[in-house]
Amino acid sequence: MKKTKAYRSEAASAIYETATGLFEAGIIDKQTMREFDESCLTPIHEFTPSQIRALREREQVSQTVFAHHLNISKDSISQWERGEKRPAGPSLKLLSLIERKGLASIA
Amino acid sequence: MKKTKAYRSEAASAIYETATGLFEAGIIDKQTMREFDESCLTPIHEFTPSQIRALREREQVSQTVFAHHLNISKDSISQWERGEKRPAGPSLKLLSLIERKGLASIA
DNA sequence: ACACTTTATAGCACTTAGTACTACAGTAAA
DNA sequence: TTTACTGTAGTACTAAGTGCTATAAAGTGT
Repeated sequence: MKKTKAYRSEAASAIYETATGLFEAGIIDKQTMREFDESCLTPIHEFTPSQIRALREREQVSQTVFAHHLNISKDSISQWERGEKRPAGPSLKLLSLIERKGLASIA
Repeated sequence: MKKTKAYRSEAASAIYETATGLFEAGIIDKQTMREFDESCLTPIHEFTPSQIRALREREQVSQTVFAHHLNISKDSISQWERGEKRPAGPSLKLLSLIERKGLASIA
């Protein structure tokens, strides 16, 4: 935890540096520090088939183009939207990013 | 392709809007337009085990924290770095994003 | 010295996501 | 009419990703 990382907002950055300081001063432990790190990540949740479709339609793209953005096959997108299969780990991360920041953010 | 999307640079945005105009005017076809869209995506390539480890170490995080960022298990990161398994579709997309824009960009 | 935590490797067995392919159908446009 | 884009639906396969346990090195604190 030596390097100061880049944060989106000034506030988040300031809070993080304060926490880092508290850690270095021994006031909070490594465990708490890691939990703090994790709390900074975009929250990830499951997506229903309709939510996935709504997300894609919000971005105005076809299943094929959406698939290209996720680096996945078009068949998979179709399967997600029909509830035949459900997106897993890394796919959920990408969907969450798109939901919060838009398709362009992972372009 | 009705909505104007957000682009990182002014230049890219301008070029894109010009292309959109050409498409709407019927000068370039939908196929060309989609290929243009795809050319805007971050290039994705395979990663060797050492490249993955180097990438993680560049970001100064443990396998566990790295795993949290990718929404994947720590075991998988270890397997990638030892060449026991290789990251697939969506995982490669995330690794490419980290490589080009840093860990914070997918936080 | 001691215990404790973090870090990472290594093996195992298992589940299922993701792929690739085909065929089919509705819509729109040339 | 024909061509292209879109999405559904079926099949079958591969291997990614999970979860578990055990092990060990290195650092931390007491």
